Amino acid sequence: MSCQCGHDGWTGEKTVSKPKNGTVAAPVLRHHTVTSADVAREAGVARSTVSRCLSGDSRISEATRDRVVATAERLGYQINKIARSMNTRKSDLIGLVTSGLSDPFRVEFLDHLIAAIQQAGFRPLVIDVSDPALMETSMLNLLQYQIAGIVVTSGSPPPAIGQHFLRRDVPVVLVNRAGLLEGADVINCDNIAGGQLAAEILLASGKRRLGFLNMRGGTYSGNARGEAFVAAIAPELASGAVSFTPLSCNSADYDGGFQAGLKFLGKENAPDAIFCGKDHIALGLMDAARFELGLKVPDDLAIVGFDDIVAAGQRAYRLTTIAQSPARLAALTIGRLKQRIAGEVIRDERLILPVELVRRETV
Amino acid sequence: MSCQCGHDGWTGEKTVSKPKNGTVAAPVLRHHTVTSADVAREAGVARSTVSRCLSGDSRISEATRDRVVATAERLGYQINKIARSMNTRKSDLIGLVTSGLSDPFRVEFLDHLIAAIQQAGFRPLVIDVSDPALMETSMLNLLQYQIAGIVVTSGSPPPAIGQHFLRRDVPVVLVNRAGLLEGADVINCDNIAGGQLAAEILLASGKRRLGFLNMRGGTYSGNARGEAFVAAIAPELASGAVSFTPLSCNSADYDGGFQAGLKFLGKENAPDAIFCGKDHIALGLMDAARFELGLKVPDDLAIVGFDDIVAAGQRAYRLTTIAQSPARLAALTIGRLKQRIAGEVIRDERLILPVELVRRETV
DNA sequence: CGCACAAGCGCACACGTGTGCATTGGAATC
DNA sequence: GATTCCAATGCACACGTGTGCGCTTGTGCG
Repeated sequence: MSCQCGHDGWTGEKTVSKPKNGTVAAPVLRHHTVTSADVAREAGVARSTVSRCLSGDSRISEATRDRVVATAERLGYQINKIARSMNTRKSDLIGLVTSGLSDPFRVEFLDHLIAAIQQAGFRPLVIDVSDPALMETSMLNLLQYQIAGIVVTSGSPPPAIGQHFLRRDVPVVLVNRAGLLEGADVINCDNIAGGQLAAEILLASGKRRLGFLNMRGGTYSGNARGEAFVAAIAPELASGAVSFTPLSCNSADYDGGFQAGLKFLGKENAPDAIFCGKDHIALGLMDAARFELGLKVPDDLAIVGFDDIVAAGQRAYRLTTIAQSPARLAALTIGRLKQRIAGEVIRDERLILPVELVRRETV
Repeated sequence: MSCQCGHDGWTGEKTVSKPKNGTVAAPVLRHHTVTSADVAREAGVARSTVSRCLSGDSRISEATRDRVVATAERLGYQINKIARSMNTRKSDLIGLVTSGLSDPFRVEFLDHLIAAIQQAGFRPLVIDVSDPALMETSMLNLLQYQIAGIVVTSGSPPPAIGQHFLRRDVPVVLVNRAGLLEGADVINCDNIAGGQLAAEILLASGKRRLGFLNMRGGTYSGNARGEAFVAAIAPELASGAVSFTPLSCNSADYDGGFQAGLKFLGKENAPDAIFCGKDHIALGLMDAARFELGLKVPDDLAIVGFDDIVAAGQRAYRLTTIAQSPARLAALTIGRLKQRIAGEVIRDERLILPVELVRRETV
């Protein structure tokens, strides 16, 4: 429609193309993408030979291969991966299910993941599921692209959805999610150990009024961390050596932590040691405490975060936190996908990555 | 190879499928994706009718459409967009050229852009060009996916590359880049006005030793901001009322700014008012000044940033800065792409988005 | 010189969809 | 009741690539 001259003119030219002798016909430039047929004609071979040359088939002589490759280069040939996928019924796209880029740790993880995906010869196709109601639809829609695999970094996919991916041999990896999805690999950092480490360092600091701050309603990871924390302080709690208060904020970000600080701190018997479900919350809490309420950190209030995002190490915060490694998370994710895409049959696994206490200046 | 039972079994079943009478044959589940042919057979119509139903062709009766849609739903049919693209020679993918996710402003912009792309019915296909040498190859590789458009948010594409996209009617938008690409739309924030605003507020603050800090070698945006800054202070500079020092750091991020602070500040005659090419640098500079050198901000050192990233507004920084709107940038980008993809012929344009001074506490 | 064998190459089909055009069925008009 | 017309639907081709199978060409040996 937008191209009056394109295809018709060209096929016409093709079927009528008698003038094989004489000067080589000037390449028809008009709107037409160079296909393997063009390369074949130009190099004087069959189209199938072009395909085999470019895919490194061993049955092709080196001379022919060189000639074809050179011709392809000269014509600016770009293989049509859509057509290839049509044939092979698989693309080299990997679906990335996320929800926005406002969570700093997730961004760091995606940064590594995108690099790793590309490094492995695939391409990331991002879908945003900020609206949880659209999760199922969005994930299924990814199947429309014949994706090679899918990584879920946000949201809780409906468990039954896994079958659709299993049936099509599309591997699924859930990262830092609950492992409810049938047939999916699940990779988590060690939330349990993280909660314990946080408990240990806060108990050792001598604080007595402990708290755990996380988003209202919680998330899988956050809840796991909080439960481990509570379990770890259970003896001291039972003996009355310390008290514990669960705290919640309205959003899992800086502002959520900041508002929670204004709300819960500065009162009589307010907690003097708070473990936050994630660093971003901790930073907001810390700023509210220091700048709005005049509390000294860590003297009046000790804070432990989780994730070790870049900002946590900045001089303005120096947050003590539990570090998980986005690089290792990404490497493991893509490694797992590659195995399954290559056809290896491995059983679903629940992988746990170690975490590490990073001592800075907030405890 | 990984599917012994799949295709062969199914086509066999198809060619032999006599049993049209009697009970409806149980759907063959094995490894086989549901195609429009399956829906057609199940609904008792032709495949072309299925296609027309799902694409909203008006020539289809409502009764037929409802039946087909219901059947498709029941079978879990997902259209194969690869096959559709094969036919239409266009996909609904939009290439996003970026380099990592470590630049906070770019992340904010991408966040809005990805949402806008999805909202407009497209899908973002991300490529990372952290290695500038691979820029041309990577951009051309995007053509293999028959993308509908491309947005460049990082790097400097070789000018000649534009022709490849033009020839295939693939619109290109450059965001906050030099406008060197033939046939591309270019969208920039108003770097000139930004530089001027920074100059005005710093001059008005009474500081006398001005500086501009940016990454060594500079970037298109950074240089434009710096030049506008210098031009705006030219009169005072000429009259000797103020001095000016260009400063550079090794990386365009927090650490670059931090290291630059250690290097340039705290000395005799060090600048007492610095305009930074971007907020992220400014935050590092600010922390070095406050926490390492004991300078008071803004008393000993005034700082103006650029971008107004989220962190700049946090209580620990309260950075005075020049704000550009990632949301408007994204909206404009996708709007421009949509027009061109829809076939509208509009002339290349160089769009400038307004910036705004955000007064906080560092001047 | 004739034959066997192997390597290199081309033919033709398949992948799943959109769409121009022919065909069918029914309704309306004379 | 016959004819015309329109709406609804089916047929068949095209999109660009991968690949099994058969054909051609060249080489070595008897």
